Amino acid sequence: MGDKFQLIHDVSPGTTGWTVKVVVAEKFSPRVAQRSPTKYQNLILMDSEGSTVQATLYGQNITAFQDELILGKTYLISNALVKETNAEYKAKSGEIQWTISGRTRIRRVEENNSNLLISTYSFTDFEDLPKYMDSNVDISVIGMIIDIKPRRIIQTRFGKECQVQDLVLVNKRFDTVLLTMWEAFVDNECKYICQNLKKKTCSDWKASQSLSISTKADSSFFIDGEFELVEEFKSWGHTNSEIIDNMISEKHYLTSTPSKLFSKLSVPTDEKDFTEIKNIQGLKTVIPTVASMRLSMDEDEIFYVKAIMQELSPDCKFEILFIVNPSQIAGDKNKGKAPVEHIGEPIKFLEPTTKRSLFHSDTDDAQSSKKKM
DNA sequence: CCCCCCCC
Repeated sequence: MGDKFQLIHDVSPGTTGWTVKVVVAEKFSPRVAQRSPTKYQNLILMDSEGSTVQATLYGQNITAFQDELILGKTYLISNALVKETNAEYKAKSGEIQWTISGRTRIRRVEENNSNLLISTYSFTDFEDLPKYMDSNVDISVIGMIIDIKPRRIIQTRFGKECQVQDLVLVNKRFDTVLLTMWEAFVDNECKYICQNLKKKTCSDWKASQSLSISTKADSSFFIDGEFELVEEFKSWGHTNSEIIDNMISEKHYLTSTPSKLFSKLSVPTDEKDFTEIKNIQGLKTVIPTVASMRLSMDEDEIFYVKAIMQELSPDCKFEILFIVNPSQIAGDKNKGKAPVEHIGEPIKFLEPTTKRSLFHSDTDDAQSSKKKM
């Protein structure tokens, strides 16, 4: 972002002739005010130094500007109404707020500032999540979505019905955490994520190398061939459809790096370390634990496995977490269904260490009956 | 001109 423009801090109430180059860092859904019929929408704008300001759109301007202020895109803005924030809300909204109206001049700049956006996030490790249980601290996490559960309706303690949908996130260290989307997030973000997972994975399959799976007489299970290790997933920090879309189009969504280490994989049958599972071809195999990688097979299936590096051996053990069938995902017949078919053991989640469970497993019922909701 | 909560 250049510097011939002003920065957010340079603009105060009464400042004239200013232009600030900003990225739309956050875009909240439009809402109706609690005590009036006023419709409003808040945005967070960020300048080249990472400073932010809250900008608000009211009434008709919300729809008028909806295509002009896109999350993650860069704009030159001038002539917004600049005001001091109501003392009551300063803590939340900052000292200064901008109101964007028909008089505001907005020009789109073709610049990619997603790295700037991302650099301003501070991500909490999955393993540190228990520290924030039952607190109202806002935290950010980063992970790759590896599974989307079917949406479901739950009843709250007060009898209210809510739709929720769980996503499984995996981080770089292959820890998983369950992220539950509530209500509007199911209709908006989840739906969008589903669509883009489809898009993304479909193009991946074409690029993927082939693998073959075979069983030997001694019933060792072999996965043989080239594959890619999901090593680096750069950032998207925001559960917002537009930014996710941006990231995907910039190939930040999932970067795979071929790994020489694992040009050939084998899964020895050592009963005590494994659980027996059946894959969708009916082949029985056994599965271990630890780090995860994504294996692409052929046009028909993608195996998601967990791998364990073994000391003193070039071979890796694998757990097949689930198998994705692209043709099912690509077709419309599975609309609304989870895109991933689980086989064998479900993914194991980190055990909660304190207070209420952020994590889920099939066996945490004792835990959840105690938690206060 | 708004205050973004909460909830299996």
